[in-house]
Amino acid sequence: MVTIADVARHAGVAPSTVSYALTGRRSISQATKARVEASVRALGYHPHAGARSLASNRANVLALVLPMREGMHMPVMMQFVVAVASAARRHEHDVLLVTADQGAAGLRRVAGSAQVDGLLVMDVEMHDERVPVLRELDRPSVLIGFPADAARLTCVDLDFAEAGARCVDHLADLGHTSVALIGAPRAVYQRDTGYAHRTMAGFSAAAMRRGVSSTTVPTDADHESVHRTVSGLLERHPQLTGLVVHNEAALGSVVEVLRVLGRRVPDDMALVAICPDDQAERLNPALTSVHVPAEQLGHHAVALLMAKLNRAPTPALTLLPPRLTDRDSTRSRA
Amino acid sequence: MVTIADVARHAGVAPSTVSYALTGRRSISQATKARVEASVRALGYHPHAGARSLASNRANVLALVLPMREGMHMPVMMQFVVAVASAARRHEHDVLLVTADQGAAGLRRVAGSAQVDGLLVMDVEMHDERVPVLRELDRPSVLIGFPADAARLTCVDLDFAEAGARCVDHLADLGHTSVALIGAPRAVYQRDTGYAHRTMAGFSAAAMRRGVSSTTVPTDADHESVHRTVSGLLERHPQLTGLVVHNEAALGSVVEVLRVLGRRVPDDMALVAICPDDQAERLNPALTSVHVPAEQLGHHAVALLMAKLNRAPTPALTLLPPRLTDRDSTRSRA
DNA sequence: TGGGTGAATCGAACCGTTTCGATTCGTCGA
DNA sequence: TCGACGAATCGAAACGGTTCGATTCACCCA
Repeated sequence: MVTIADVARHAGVAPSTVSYALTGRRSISQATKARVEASVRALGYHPHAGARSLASNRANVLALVLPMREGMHMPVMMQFVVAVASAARRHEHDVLLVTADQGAAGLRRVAGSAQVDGLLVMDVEMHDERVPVLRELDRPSVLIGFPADAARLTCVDLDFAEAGARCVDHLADLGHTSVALIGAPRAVYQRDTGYAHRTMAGFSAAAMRRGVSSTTVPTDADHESVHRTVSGLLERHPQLTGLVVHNEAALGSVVEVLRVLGRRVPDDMALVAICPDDQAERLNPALTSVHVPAEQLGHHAVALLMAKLNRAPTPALTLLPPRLTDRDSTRSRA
Repeated sequence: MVTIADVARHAGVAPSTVSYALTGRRSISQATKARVEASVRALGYHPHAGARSLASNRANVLALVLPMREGMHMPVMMQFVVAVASAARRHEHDVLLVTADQGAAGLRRVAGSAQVDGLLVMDVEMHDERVPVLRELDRPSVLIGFPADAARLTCVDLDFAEAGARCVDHLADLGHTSVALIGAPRAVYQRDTGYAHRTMAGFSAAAMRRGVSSTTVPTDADHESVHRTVSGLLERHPQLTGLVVHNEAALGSVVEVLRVLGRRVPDDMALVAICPDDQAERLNPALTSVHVPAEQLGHHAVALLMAKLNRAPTPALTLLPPRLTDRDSTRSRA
């Protein structure tokens, strides 16, 4: 292994000078710096990460705690993971995966062993056993999602309440007077996941405000469940003309079931989805949708964590504003 | 921070004894071991990962190089990633993410800085710039997929050629005499991705062997492309009665397009998919399919890498045998 | 009884970097 | 001309583990 001593010898300086030349923590003359950099390239030097973390008390690694519960939409997660990894690299950090099944002990382990400088936790539930642990850890963290008690924590998420409201507003503006929300699987609501509840709350409140009658119903993503959900919904609410779907995995089946049941989109039934833009565009017809900005969320979460690591002031709560794009699944009611 | 010296003092032994008690690299009396473990718990001791890696020359971390190219199916990737992370934990290792956009330099960086003990590389192409780098690295690696030249490398993948063949055999056994393969997006073939080519080759060879006429055609996953692909296929090959689909993202649209075009599945058109079982089961009708065992692949890849780390003999090439499950999208032709 | 043996434990060196005071040297102002 | 000053660099002490040779001690057998 090439060490900093080798580089120092090759460049004719002291090891500490090499360190300062590379980290920039003290001023080094241009000439020396250039010489050191040349030696680094000539020898193929890479600082030993362990030694560096031992001496500097910084690992340059962020932990990313994965969700593991059912009902999560994999493509959105994966987009988020990739966004986090590349954002971290832009800040000279790497990303260590922690699976959710390790629970709070996993957080203690990676933080306690100084393996990571900070933590990013996905899929936080309202009452999450990890939240108190994060609070007592000596390392900063950023949560994606909101627990019931967010005191002394930094959280970021899409403003799902506003997203639900925007869907209702869009439909109401088009003249609809009876709308329904098809949401996440029942299991997601039962385990008290914030985003699902918040969408529902925003949806219902907006309907109330606009004087539109509304219902909400959960659904599993398999075809049969979707069929049961949608046909049941249409039976109980024959006057229904607008549907909001907040369930990426069920989206395709919803469109298909409507067709099978003889409801044309958008003529007989308007449809608004809450899902990533590329998914909305891929379906037929292309769906009017509120974008779920997984990539932006990932970048933002990393930016917040880096700010905390640099002891910069950080907003406790960040809600990204939803963006609704009008496509072919909604149209003004003549 | 609690150090090994603190634990040693608390337990009334030397630091080295604590180390041996915890790592088990030398025999320690039951009594002492128990005392040390009690002190560890009492003080909440976690060994400093950097110090450990510096002293022992082992980081207990594996690199996982993510794919970033279009046409990859996110759910399968994510399943694989999670499987790798949890398998690694079972071997006392963590997983560090490396995004593919960092290219060969990323591999050099994480290996050269001793940040990881070994590397797992997903989505390897036939002619991949990373392959020669992996060969010259001083750390073991396992590839998911096969490059054109796999000499001195360890590779693991599903036996896609056999998977393609099994689909043909199943259809031929049911009496079909004209079949087609709807494959990955054209871009995937153009960048010379092994698995797509191998499925195609296995499919064509089996058709030849069984005396069945066959075609293969790529498709993008958006609804319009699928419509174009499928209707074009049916026009050019009116006698077609069996379809194999190796494109997870397009699967839903294929089923829907067939319905729109008035072909009932399985009565007018038999359908076999190559995709994860849960996806095949979720569609309507439930699809006969060859399972893509992302989870099993992840576990296997980690097992191979751990074997290499332990200097155990390791097979150069591992092809997991495909498993075809008969469901409702195929049926014997009366 | 004394030397040999093996299990259990100790002590110190070492891993490769960062960091903090100390040192050198050229420059400037009095 | 001398002292002060600041920029550039050096030297050595951490950082917290692991590992290897040495040591202790109880026990056994000749």
